[in-house]
Amino acid sequence: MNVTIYDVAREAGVSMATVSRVLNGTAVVKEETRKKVLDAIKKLHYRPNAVARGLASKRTKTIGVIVPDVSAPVVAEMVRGIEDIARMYQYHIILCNSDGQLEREKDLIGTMWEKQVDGLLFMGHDISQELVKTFEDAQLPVVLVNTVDPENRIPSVNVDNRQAAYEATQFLVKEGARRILFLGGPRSHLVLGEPRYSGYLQVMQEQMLEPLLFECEDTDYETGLTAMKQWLAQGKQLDAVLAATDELATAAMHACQEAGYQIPSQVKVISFDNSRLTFMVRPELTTIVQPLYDVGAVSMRLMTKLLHDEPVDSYSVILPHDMVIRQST
Amino acid sequence: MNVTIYDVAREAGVSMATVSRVLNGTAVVKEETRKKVLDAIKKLHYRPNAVARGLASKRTKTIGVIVPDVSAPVVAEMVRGIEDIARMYQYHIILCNSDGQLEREKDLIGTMWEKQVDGLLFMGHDISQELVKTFEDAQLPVVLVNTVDPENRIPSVNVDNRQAAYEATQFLVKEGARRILFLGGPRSHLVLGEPRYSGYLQVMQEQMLEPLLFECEDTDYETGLTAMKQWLAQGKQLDAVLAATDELATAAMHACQEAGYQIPSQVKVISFDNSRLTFMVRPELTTIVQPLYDVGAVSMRLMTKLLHDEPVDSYSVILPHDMVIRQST
DNA sequence: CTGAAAGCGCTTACAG
DNA sequence: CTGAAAGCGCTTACAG
Repeated sequence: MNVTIYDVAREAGVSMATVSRVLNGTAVVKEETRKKVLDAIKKLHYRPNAVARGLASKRTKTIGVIVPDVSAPVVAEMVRGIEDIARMYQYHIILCNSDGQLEREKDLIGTMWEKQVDGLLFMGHDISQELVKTFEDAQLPVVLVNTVDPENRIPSVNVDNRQAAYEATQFLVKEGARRILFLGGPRSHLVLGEPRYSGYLQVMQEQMLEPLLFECEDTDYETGLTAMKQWLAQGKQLDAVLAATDELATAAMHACQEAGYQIPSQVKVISFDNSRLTFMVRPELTTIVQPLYDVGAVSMRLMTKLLHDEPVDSYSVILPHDMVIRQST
Repeated sequence: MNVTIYDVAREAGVSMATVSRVLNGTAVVKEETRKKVLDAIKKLHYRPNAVARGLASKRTKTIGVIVPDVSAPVVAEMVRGIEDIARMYQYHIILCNSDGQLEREKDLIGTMWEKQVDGLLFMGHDISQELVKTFEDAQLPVVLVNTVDPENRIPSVNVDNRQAAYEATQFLVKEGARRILFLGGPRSHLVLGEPRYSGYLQVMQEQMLEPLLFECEDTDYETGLTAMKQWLAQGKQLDAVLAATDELATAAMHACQEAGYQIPSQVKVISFDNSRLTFMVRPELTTIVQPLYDVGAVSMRLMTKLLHDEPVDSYSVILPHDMVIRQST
């Protein structure tokens, strides 16, 4: 048998209620009683059972975190931000991977409910009506992490991807580039697809330049390499590439180099994310900085506000992005 | 109010015990009764409360996962392996970062106990006596993930780092290298420190070659770049570098290239980990493959065996490593 | 400031 | 094959 709050109460000569009070600070307890309880706790090496507490209080101090895939560095970085802030507020996180599949996402939301999490941090590619309905059914506070709800029905923390792409493209134009290729991820991806496309597109239209789009099915290096080679094989001329991720950008650089282009003198490259990759490739990548850790941290902070009924400035937080200029431009 | 097992029982005209039985399959239930219960569950949209279940059954179906830092790609990869297998066996994971600090690790083990996790997957750099004691106090099944307990007191899943380093060094010798530098992480690190050092050292001694060791305080690119430049500044000649991580190896390549060495013709480089970095740098890195995902997956599988009293072949699993030869050798 | 008691929503012997 | 009842270890009105 393990030591319970009952044992502590007996040892200290008080009631369980009193032990609970000193444990949780939920009511004033006479200093003397308090000390007796604390001594008993120490003596018995008592540790409260969080499951029992969760059942009784209906708060588990646990947050469900659903991500497409933790093994993606970009995701892992945000998860770290989430966990750091969670700990700060005495929460734990249950982490699940959805692979971005709707069925799995819905299933996970259900099991998160079963686990009685206090709230849900959700990362995904697309917030469909069906998903919103599932969130509602679960009756859980939800914060979208680096995930946009086009209709803003759900609190979220994001970066302005459209604006970032706009600025990056404008930078390329200022540097003299005219034939600028956008090497993008799946357009349906509401974070790194459409918004980045459209920011790029706007500059091209404003500048009366011909948009050159290549939509990759995925955002990894291998996909990018194939895509870029394919594009180059068409024999079109090129001044610059704006790539939707660091891996795509790296692939673009390599494909261009292989095709005989000098970077940055002949072709300039800008990427998104500012992952560690950007300074480990040659030339080092100029890149849009996404404050990924902060996106995770702010999401979790927003969650604590929702949970504790603290005032919230904005339910759709946009974190500032930045651009780091390195050797590829 | 939420719908509980009591509501289902009433709706189906049976007892709560019976509902529990069809829910958990813990006893044979007449098909007809079973159907009534299932219908009631569906009708009421009933979902069992896992917290109550956890309290009553003393099994939470939750595993605590303590890692130094999820945002390290190597770690994230293992966590993904863990979570996949956990899901397969209907477990969830609570993820925590320790930053490899003993105090935090001990603290986390305690809170994991409070959360009543069924078991603990632990990743760290060093398994001290104090930590072992904390594990014992928590009375939880523990599996070490990519973490060695020098005295083998705790079940673990690892790769034979010593052997891997031995083979890599031997490969370099066969390729004609004589002056081989080992660019290592902190020697105190029981996974990527000492074992890799010693495998390297053994070959050098067998071959009567002078060992050239450089111990970095960390294993990241920046540290490696500084270290390697410092080493090269001594003006010593070099045929090859064996680096303890992909980032260190990348740094070594860049420092050598900057110093005018051709890779691989003048200096060969081999790294550890086979992360995505290895094929995104030029030249692509020859590397020791660590089956990281599998290390995580097998650890979790071992945990389920411990939890369900399944027979276990070995409590210290060693997974096979491999070597991928690319352009850097 | 403190205690007695009900209750959180399940599981699990026990009995039949 | 099924039910009644105790119990898991806490919290929380309620009362004083």
